[in-house]
Amino acid sequence: MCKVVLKISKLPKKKRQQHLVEKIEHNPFITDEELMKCFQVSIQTIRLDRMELGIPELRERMKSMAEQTYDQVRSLPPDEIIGEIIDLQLDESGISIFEIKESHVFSRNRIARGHYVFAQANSLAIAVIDDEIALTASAHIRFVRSVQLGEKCIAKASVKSSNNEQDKTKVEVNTYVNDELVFHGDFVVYRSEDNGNK
Amino acid sequence: MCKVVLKISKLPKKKRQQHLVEKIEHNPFITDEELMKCFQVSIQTIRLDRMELGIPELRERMKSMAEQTYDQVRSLPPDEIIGEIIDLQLDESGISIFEIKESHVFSRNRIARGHYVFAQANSLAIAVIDDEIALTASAHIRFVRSVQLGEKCIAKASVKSSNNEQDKTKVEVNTYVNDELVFHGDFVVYRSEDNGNK
DNA sequence: AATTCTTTTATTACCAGGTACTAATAGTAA
DNA sequence: TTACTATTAGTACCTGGTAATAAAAGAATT
Repeated sequence: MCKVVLKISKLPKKKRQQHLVEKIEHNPFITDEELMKCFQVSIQTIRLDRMELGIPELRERMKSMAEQTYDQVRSLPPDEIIGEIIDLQLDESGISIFEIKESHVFSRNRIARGHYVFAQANSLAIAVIDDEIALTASAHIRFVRSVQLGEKCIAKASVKSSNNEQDKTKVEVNTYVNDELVFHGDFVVYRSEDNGNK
Repeated sequence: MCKVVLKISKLPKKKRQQHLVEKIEHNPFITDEELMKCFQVSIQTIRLDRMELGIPELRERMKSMAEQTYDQVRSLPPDEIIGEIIDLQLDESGISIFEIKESHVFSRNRIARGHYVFAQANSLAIAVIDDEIALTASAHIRFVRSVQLGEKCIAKASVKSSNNEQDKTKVEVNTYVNDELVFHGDFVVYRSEDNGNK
């Protein structure tokens, strides 16, 4: 938890406060009691330090982090599909929308990082396959033009008949911003009944 | 906060518990006391309900939400490169490491979502280009085998001589888990001095 | 009507992780 | 010695609970 530091002489106030900031930054879930043991000072000293540094108590720290998550969850399901699927005909076609936010762009030029555009298309290609589990096998993709901050990407997927091979399906995804093509991808997706671990 | 419901007769237990779940889902920051006022029952009833439904107390709810945020921040800097670059020879080669965490996999089978593996490769392909700004133009990718939760992906990029065209560079990326190839990608990357907005 | 069972409420003791305030003590500089 | 800063100690109080026990209210069954 807290590195055992041989502490012949206690740190001076300023140093301690510096380290305190770092410690809490590094592990926001630390209690005053744990901090007190780290620095070998009384709990009051820790609290005085927090006061001076304007660091809120553990519960307040957790609360504000939780609020962050909550806001994020509301706006962008972090774990699931990238982009919001607004239409889905299984094994036929699908449409998803994904708006490029601050966190998706290079800060220097506000152009979307390629992998977000890819992720939207990839998620959609997987979602459109009507199978217990589907995995991307390969893809051929082209970034037709760069996507800017604030633009809404509309990805349209259509499943191409899985001709010869039974377990592989071709899915074509085109992504548009205002009817202008920005991304094209040809995906080959595995569909496997047996949970397909290779 | 809590809709004022005319409450001639109190809800039966089952209904109340149903509504309780919804209420907490809709606003995880609600206290038992607020809930008690919503349902016009005693605070003990609310707590019995929470127990039966397996809903943890407010502070625990906040804590686990906060942990989510924190884990996300740690594992996936939303803004930056995906994967940690550990070696980089500009315009020549690069290596990055990326460990597959809970948030990167399908929950059903713990297989990594393709776009994370792609994102690592894509980030590396961009990073290896020694230019003010580089963008992925197109890519041909193959997911050789699925990557499991916990596995460490080592992506190796090598820049292929940008032969004919000045502004496009080919970058080959191979990703390995324990020396086993899991992903291959041929990227074509734009390098543009003039900040290349098309 | 009496009995049993479920549901609800009340009460009390206790907990973590604090805030807020007062006071005492230690160490150091003028 | 005095003055000042830094630290420690102690107490009361807070929120939002858990845990456990008991009593009361309501409904269903015999």
